[in-house]
Amino acid sequence: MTIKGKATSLDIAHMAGVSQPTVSRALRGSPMVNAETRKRILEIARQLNYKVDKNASSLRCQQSGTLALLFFEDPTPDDSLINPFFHSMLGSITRACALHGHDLLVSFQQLSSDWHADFEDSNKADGIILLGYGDYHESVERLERLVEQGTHFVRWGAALPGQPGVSVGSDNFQGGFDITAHLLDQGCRRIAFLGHADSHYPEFAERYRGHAEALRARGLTPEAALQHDAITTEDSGHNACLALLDRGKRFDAVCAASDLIAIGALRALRERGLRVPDDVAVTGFDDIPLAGSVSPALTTVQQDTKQAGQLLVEKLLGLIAREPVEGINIPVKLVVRESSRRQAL
Amino acid sequence: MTIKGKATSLDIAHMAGVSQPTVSRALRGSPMVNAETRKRILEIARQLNYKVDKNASSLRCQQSGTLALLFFEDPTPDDSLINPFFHSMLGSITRACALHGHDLLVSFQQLSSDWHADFEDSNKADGIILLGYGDYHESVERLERLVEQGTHFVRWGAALPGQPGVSVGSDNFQGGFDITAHLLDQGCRRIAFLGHADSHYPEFAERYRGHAEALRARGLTPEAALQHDAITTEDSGHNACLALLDRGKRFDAVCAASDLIAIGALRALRERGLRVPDDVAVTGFDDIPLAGSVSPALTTVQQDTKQAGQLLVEKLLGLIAREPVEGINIPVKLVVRESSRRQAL
DNA sequence: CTGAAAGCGCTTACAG
DNA sequence: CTGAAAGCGCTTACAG
Repeated sequence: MTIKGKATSLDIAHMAGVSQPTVSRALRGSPMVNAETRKRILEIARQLNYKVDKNASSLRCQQSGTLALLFFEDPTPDDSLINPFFHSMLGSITRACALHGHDLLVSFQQLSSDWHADFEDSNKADGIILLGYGDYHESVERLERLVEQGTHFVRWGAALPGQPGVSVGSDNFQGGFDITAHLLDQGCRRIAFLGHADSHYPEFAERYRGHAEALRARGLTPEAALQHDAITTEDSGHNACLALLDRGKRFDAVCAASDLIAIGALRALRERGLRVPDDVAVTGFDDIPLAGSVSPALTTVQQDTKQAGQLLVEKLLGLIAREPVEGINIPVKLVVRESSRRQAL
Repeated sequence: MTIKGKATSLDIAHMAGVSQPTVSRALRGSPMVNAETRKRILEIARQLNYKVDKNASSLRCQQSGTLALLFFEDPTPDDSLINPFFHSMLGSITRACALHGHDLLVSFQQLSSDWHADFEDSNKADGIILLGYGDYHESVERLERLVEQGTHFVRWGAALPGQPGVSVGSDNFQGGFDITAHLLDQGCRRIAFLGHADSHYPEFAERYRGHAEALRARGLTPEAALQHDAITTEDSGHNACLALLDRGKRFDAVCAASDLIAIGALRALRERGLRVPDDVAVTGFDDIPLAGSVSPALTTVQQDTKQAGQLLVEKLLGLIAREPVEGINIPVKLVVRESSRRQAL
């Protein structure tokens, strides 16, 4: 019994001596199909290695069972070095999708270019997950457009009031607070902060806010001169740290807004002959795999990527199901390693 | 002018005062449409933010413009630590897909479970890319089944004669040869090889073959006692190195079949108080980002992931277009770092 | 250059 | 419990 091309439900219907809709019902487990008939149909389907045509069923049902992940990456347009933090997010998002019986389309986007957010408009995906750093001010307008169009999407980022759409993020404020408190506990008093601290980078800004709050809680005053902008790349961290050193301001710790920035700072400090943690303690944020392997191993704030991926997918599915959905900030965890361990003064 | 739900080509046809097929033609840039008419249609489509329904067009055309990436991962079933090497592959595959106007479905699979290779059967994808290590003998049968079913697929791995399907891989033999020759140049004479060297792991086996060939080219004889099985994880490398040390065989270099194995070996050697590279030189294979950051930085063989991703996608598209397609082994590059640099004896 | 017609393979009311 | 009918939104011969 050979059939040219792939088998369709009609082929199965003929072979089973029933109508095509009955095949469809049996395959989707409808209760209103005779048990005998169902068994016969399933057996034939198995033999023919039949799979429901997703294009046809998606067209008919007007939903695809697919989510799209849009990965924004500006610093590294061409080569394949993505922020390692996002890799673990990707892993957990994929797994969460599988768990919920959805497929995942993955697409890398330049922040600058027009977003190919037409995955949903073209019915290729039921909703979109946005992932990636970049200047928030440059994307907020496009986010608002997505909301206007009624596109279903969630984004990874700081979940703050007044933002368009639903955001899932880490509790960046708490992370910034905890790691700064830790540095203070180690006896550090003049702590430099590497990373943007303004509304262009809300996640970093929250980390800075936590940082400043921890200082104030100990009666210290955050100094603008001890902060230097940086984005999440090793080079940016390297440059920022050098710039701060050249500024002549003394500091006994670097609180970096991300692990990559911290790793760049480690390199800068080494180049200038400063010992870590003895001369300058260093901390990061993210807990990428590298953090534990660099020397000295990096104290950092661990983001719960596993829960993050799960929540992103679940919130998005909620949105698609037209349930009320709120953003959320996920708790973080301080991970202390050598880069910040020193004798209390 | 509001339309309930999303606009369709019929809506546009009404508004433009033409028939629906004409809209379809104009949108796909068919030459047999009046320039004026086309302009009007495109303008309306833009205003309505119209996007062709992919389900409908895929159903009609019987192809989806989508490829599926199946990621196999046995060692790390649950947590999100994927072999970093595959991350860069993912990056380059995604980019290559975008370049060719295709979307990419990504799916993680347990090696043990039944493959969800039904992406193609369900017409969700036109073809499949298989990526991931594991026992070749356990997967070959399933690969043969894919070939039988006429599924379009390419896999990353050793491209050797007699294998089912089309493989794209690195020139593992040359890599194993080059890095061993380098160790010999550094004065090493008793080189341990960590990694499976049999047909269960064809890529490793090829690396070993190159390794052995380089020894013979210098008049040395490969010794079975200096080889120890290991899979691509740090733990496995760590254990294999300890086992070899416990075996009492002396060696002055470790030629690891992958960077992760080498990093595990570095840890084992450190634990036993052996200095790298002075007591034992160590080399890896892959050139994952970590390789340059561990201490001492790891000498390794760089695989060209960028070209790899491109070739995987292009070969797969060739297969889909029913062109004749051959497997290929991509040239590799030796990257020398501290872990193997020593005074010639 | 354009329209009327058919059909891709499903799912889901609607009858019975 | 089952079948006949309609329709999801496209694309592509087929006429004109």
